[in-house]
Amino acid sequence: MKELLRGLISDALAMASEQGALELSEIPVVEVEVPRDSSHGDLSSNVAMTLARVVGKPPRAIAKIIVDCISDEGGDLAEKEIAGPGFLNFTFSNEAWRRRLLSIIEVGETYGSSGLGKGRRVQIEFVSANPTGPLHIGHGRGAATGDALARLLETAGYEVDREYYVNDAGVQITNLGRSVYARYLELHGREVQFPPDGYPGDYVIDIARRIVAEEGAAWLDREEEEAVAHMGETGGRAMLERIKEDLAAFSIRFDGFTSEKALRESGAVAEAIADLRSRGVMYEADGAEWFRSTEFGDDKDRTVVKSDGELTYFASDICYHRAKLARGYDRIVDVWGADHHGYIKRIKACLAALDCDPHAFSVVLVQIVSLTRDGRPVRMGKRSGEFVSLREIIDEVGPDLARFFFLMRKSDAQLEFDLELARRQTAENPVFYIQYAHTRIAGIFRQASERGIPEPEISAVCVSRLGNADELSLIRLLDEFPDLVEASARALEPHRVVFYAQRLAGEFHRFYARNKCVSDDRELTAARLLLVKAVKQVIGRALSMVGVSAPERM
RNA sequence: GCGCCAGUAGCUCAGUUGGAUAGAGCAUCGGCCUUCUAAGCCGGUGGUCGCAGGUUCGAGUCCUGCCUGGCGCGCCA
Repeated sequence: MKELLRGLISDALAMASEQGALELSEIPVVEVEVPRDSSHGDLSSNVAMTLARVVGKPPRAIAKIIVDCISDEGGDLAEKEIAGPGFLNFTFSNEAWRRRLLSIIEVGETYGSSGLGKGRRVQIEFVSANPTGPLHIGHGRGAATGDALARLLETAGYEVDREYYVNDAGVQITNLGRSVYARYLELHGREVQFPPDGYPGDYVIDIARRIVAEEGAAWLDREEEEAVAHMGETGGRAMLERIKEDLAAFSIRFDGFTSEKALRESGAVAEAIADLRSRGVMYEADGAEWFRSTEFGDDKDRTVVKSDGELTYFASDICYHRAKLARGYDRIVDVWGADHHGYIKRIKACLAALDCDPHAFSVVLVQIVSLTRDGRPVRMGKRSGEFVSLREIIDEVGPDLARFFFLMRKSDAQLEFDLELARRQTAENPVFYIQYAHTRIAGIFRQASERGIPEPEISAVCVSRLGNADELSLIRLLDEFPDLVEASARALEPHRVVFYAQRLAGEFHRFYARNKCVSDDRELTAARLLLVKAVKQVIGRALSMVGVSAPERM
C-alpha cells in the first residue's frame, strides 16, 4: 500500500508542478510511513514538511496543494487530511484493503519474498567455534542468529551459503592435545600434572577413553610431543563431530566447513601473504612482518609473521577472507561474538587492501548470554570447565524455545536467559503465544471441513463482506510483512521478524476472540476463511524465518 | 588512557533509521468460557527515555561533553 500511496503523491506533485502551483525542479522521493497512532490514518507522509524549504512555502499550504492535486481514480482513498505541522494522513477505503488482501492471497506461499538481493551471492559465516569443546549457550545464540540471517537474506532474494570456519590449527589444538594426553596418562594410572592452559571439562576424559579403547596403551611409550599432536588432532576431530551433532539437534546445517589447518597446509596462507606483499602493504620490523592496516583505518599495524617465523592467527584470517572474495561472493557477513569486536577494523583493512568494496562486508556482533537458573547466575567458560552446553539447553527447553529466546533481542544487546523461567512459564510463553495463533487457525479449518464447508475460492466477491475494524487491522499488518522482511534483511536484524510475529499473533487473537469465522453465514465464513488463511501463512512464514516450528495442533 | 556496545515503566526489552500524545510482555489489580483450543480476550495501575548542552518546523533517535555498566585494546587464539 505504501507503493500505491507513493505513486498517488508523486503524481500529485507532478501535476502541481505542471500547473505552477509548486516550483519543483524534480519530483522528490516521497517518504510514507505507518503512523504510530492509528487515529492518524493508515499511512502518512511528511513530504509537505520536507519540501517547505525547497519551495519556500509553509508546510500546511504545500500539503493543501498536494491534497487538491491527488487524483484517486481507483477509489483507493477514503480520507485524506492535513494534520499537525503539515502531515498528510491517508486512510484507504475498505475496498482498497480488500483488494490488497486478495493480492496477498494470490501471491501465496512466497508472500514476503522480495528481489532486494537480486540473486546476489552472500556468504554467512557463523558459529565457527574452536573444536576444543562442545558448543555453549553463547554459540547457540550465534547459531540461531546466523541461521535466521541466512533465512532472512534468502527470503530477501539473496543466494546464501552458510559456512563454519574451523580453527583446527595452532595453540588451542595443542592445548587440547596436552589435556587429552594428561587424561590418557591418568587412565593408565599415572600421576600427572594437568596442563595449566588445558581444558578441564569431562568431555576431555571421554576423548581419552575413546583413544584408550581404540588404540590401547600404544601412546605410553611414544614421545610426548608426538602423542600430544596425535591427541590434539583426534580430539579436535571428535569435538567437531560432536559440534555437528549439536547443530543438527538445533536444525542448523552448513553448506561448508573451512579448515584453518587445510588453508595453512595447502599454501593458501603463504599465497595470501605474498599477495599483500606484492601490493606493498607489508613491511618488516623487529624481525617480524607486519600488515600496514593503519593505512586502511585500523588503530595499529598488525603482525602477520612472528619473528620466530610462525604465522599469527590473523594470517589465517587474511587468507580465509581472501578466499571468500575469490569464491566470488557479492557480500560477506560474519557473525562474531561481541568480544571480538576489536577485530572488525583489521579484517576490514585487509579486505580494503585486497580491493574489496567495504560495503560488501558486514559483521554482526552477538552479545553475551547471561544464563540464569532459578534466578541465580550460571558460570560459564571453558577454562573453568563449568559451563552449560547448548545441548543441555536444547534438551531442557527444546529447540523452538531456545531459538526463539536467542532471537528475542537484537543481537548486539546482552541477553538474559533463565532456564527455569523458560520452562516453568510455559503458560505465558511468547513462543507458544505465536504458535497458538497458528494452531487456532488450523482449528478453524478443521472445524470448517467438519461442517463440510469447501475451501473458499479467491475472488473479489468472496472478500466483499470484510470490513470491520478487527479484519482491517489484520490486513494492514499483513500488508506490512514484505517491508518488514526487507528492512530486517537490510539491517541484518532477525529479531524484528520475531517482534512482527508477536504483533500479528496478538492482532489475530483479538480478532479471534471477537469474530466467529465459521458460521451459518456462508459468504462471511468464506471471506474470513480467506483472511485467516493469509494470516496463517504469514505467521508460518515468519516462524520459519527464525527457525521455529508452526504446529497444526498443540 | 584509547576504542566498541549499552543505559527507555518495578523486571526483561521494542521503538518503523528524524515525526505527531513514548510501546509490548512479565509482575500487579479488576472483568470475560452455552461460542472455531481460555496456551486466549478486554480494562486499570505504572515514565525526568542516564545527565547537560547543541543541531531544526520536530530529538528516545543525529552532534559534543560528562556519569554508569559490559567488552576489547599481545610477535595470544
